[in-house]
Amino acid sequence: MGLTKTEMFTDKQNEIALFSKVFGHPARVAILQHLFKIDSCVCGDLVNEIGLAQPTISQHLKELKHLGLIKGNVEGTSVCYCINPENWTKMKDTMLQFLNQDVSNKEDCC
Amino acid sequence: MGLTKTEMFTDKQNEIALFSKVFGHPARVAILQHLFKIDSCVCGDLVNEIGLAQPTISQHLKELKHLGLIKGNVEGTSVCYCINPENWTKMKDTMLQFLNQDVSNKEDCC
DNA sequence: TTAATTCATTGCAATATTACGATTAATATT
DNA sequence: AATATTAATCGTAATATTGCAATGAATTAA
Repeated sequence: MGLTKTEMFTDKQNEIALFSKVFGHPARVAILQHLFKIDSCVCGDLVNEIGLAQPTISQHLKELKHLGLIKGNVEGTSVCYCINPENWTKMKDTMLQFLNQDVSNKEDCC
Repeated sequence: MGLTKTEMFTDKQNEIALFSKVFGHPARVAILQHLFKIDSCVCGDLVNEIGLAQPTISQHLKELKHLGLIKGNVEGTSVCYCINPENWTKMKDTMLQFLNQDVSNKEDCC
């Protein structure tokens, strides 16, 4: 059907899925990596840095902003984007709980 | 267009996106968490555990298997699924590199 | 052999995502 | 004011994803 049944899962599971979903596109991964690499904030150079059209980048930025992973500040005609460190850390904690599940006793199963 | 332009990104960026994409659905998160929780392997109880139809679960398992995160062993009429610990660890390393980017100098930007 | 069980596959409908041209909104420059 | 610059939004086309009923394949039980 194309409609994810979020109501049958826990809040945590849905949260992990939402964060993962936003990382599920290489353009958004690239945007975030670039924002980390460039210490100072970056505006629409992302359009040049990544090879996608301006509306496409703008759309990806919107999703990242919606999840709180980046902040955007208007500076004249351009907009300065950067990582939101608090929310990045919170996201990381959630994801690490999921990724760090104990793998040690899974060796001889199946 | 709906067609992700993977060729304009690095292998690493695409890899991160692929792993993230598979975690981008709560059913797959729930399946993985259940496989971690149940030390011994689990077969089609996943259909009961999670509330989705058998073909749907089967499809999610297929994607997890395709990325190498789980293994499946036929045992009679049922199939036993479990975490693939080696690949899980490899995936974790890749994801951690991405998640652990330094956030410390992002405080006063924008 | 026949029936039952378990799971994969197929086919399809509904919805979501990706990408971009065209346009709009906001500010800056002249 | 008129123009330029930058980025958001709208509209739309192409493709992907999700979910399940129906079916098929493989094994086991009778």
